[in-house]
Amino acid sequence: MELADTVAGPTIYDVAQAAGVATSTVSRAFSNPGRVSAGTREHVLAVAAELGYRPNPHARALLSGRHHTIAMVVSDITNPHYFELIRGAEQRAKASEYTLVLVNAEESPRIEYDQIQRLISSVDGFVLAASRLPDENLMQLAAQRPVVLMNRELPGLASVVLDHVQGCRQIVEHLASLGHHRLIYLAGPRNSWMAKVRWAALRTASKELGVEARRIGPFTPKASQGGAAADGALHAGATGIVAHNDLLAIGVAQRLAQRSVRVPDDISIVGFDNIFAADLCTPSLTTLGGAHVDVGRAAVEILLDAVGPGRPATPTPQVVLPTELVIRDSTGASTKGP
Amino acid sequence: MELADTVAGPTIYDVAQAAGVATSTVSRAFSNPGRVSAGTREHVLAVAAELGYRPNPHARALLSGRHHTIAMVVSDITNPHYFELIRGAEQRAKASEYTLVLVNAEESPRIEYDQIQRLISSVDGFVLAASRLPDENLMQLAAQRPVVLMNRELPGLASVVLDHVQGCRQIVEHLASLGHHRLIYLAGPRNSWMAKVRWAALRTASKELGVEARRIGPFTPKASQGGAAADGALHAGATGIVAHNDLLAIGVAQRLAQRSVRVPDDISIVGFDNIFAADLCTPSLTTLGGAHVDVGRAAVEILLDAVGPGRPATPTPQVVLPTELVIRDSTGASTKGP
DNA sequence: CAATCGATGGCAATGGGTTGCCAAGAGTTT
DNA sequence: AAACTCTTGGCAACCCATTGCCATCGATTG
Repeated sequence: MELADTVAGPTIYDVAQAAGVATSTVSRAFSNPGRVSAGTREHVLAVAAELGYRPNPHARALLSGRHHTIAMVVSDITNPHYFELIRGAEQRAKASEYTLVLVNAEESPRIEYDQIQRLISSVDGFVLAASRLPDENLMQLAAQRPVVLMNRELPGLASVVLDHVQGCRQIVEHLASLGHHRLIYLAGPRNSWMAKVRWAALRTASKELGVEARRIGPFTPKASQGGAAADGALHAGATGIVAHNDLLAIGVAQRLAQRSVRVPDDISIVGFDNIFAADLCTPSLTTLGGAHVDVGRAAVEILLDAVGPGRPATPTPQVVLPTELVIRDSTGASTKGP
Repeated sequence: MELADTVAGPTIYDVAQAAGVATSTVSRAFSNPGRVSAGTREHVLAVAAELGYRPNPHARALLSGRHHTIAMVVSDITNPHYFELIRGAEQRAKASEYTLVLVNAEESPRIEYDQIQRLISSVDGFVLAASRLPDENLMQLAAQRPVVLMNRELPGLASVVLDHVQGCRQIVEHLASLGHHRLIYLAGPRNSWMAKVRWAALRTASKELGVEARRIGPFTPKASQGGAAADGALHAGATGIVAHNDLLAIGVAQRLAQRSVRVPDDISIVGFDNIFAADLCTPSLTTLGGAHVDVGRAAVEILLDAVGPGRPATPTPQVVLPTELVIRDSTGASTKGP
């Protein structure tokens, strides 16, 4: 090591010396005001301010074990939908002066696991967005650090999800009311909890409403995969397509346009997430949205509750936020009879 | 403090005891392989692996002053354009096993400044995306920690930007070749370096090409501001609109559609950033893009070079990456004569 | 006036890992 | 066999802040 490029700030010792007191007094002036007289405290703070002293968070963390830092792991940062989650999480963390570390798992359970292991001793807890890890890994992680899941549920772990059971029912009702009797779900990744839940909910709702529902996939939920998904859906002869997310739905719509299939005249499409672009594409996309910012915010809030001093009110709350079906131009009356 | 929720992992002392060596030997087995025999080293590593030992990065940082962490500050995380920067930055940081801390400044210099101050003793350096801070603050910060700017230049500081001079020239050439002689620039935020550069470049290019260029604004670069911007542009009688970014451009297009102004027949629109939605909106948006992922990546790379051991090759490189004008349906031949 | 008490400040250990310096042992040279 | 070098491992200080425990001092009380 040649020269430290980083300017080391004044330490508690410098302040103590300048103020003519012991280091412990300086420390207490900051963190335990009751233990030091008002006059001394004021004097110490004045000297500290003059020297530009800032407590070293690492030294503090070393002893206390709390880093005032949480990690957020997202399974795919390229999906605009996660932006909202990130935004909400960042906002909430900042409000409590917590530092938010962002990690992209690139849809790989392996990367997700490695990154978590790498951070486990540096952060107070984790929020995992659409984790692709198997249940066992999550439980094991939760035994070491507080964990809050977003868009995934697991008994015993805290989570925040949108109400997809209700939401999927709305989708099916919407399509059924338009005369669609053959739905197809373009499934998301195999290890996506969300994909399982959506399919189960769509299936149940379909059965109850007397609609035929099938599933194909899995598809990587990106616009680029829309081609294959669209062709599969056409081949299956469905008139109502429910895509795993908006990106996939947009890709499907593009492919259908290429093949001169009219949306919504020939086929209706529904997506999930209500991303920014859903309102801008042509035709604009009917999609199941929800307050994703609130999901991010709520997840961090629960986590802060768990990592903070004192026991949390509920150890592992499972929050379910409402969805809203945003009806746009990609869905319309079916022209094919049953 | 009642009970530590966090399970403390094994320390170097545990490993030393289990392996029957001194703590210093364990430390060196990891960080200074040359100083310990191959056999001992192997043995220590085996024992460490068995115990699941992971070095505590904070304890390490305490002595070395390097935290293996960098902070990325973005001026507005809601802008999809920054996603690409974030993605590139995250990717590059992860590749070098650096932790990336994400902070959203919410377009507020005040928040930006406070957050930086809060993090300054926890991170090795900063990448600032479209910083809204005044030059003096940036210089002052750079004196304390390595800093790399994205989408902003400042003499003496490292930076990565897209070549907007060239890009703006392309825009003007494109519009001029379509017969537009009256351009208007819908300016971005007052303290945005980018807005200054774009206007200067547009103006210069316009002068050289014999096109009239005017500017109105500033506008907050969001779709919601498109209404006011569009009305202003119409009032100014321009046939070519250059919006500060795609979001604003999309908002403008929506407003023009409302007012039954045809795009591109009556008015052409050009945006900046080539965000995901630019290709999906109607009409699709002509925009000045570029490899934003590479901007993020390059910025982090330069920063890592600066925070890492040894002197960086160039102390403050100023990287300029090429832009590309993506021509879509929002620009067309002017129907109005000069 | 002595005994007690509360308020205040200091000493020193602690947390986990790194590193300069010294010592012991192995191997080499004459 | 003695003197020497080289390799390897251990001791202890250090990074910075926190905190349990003790000492001191003035003030209150019997």
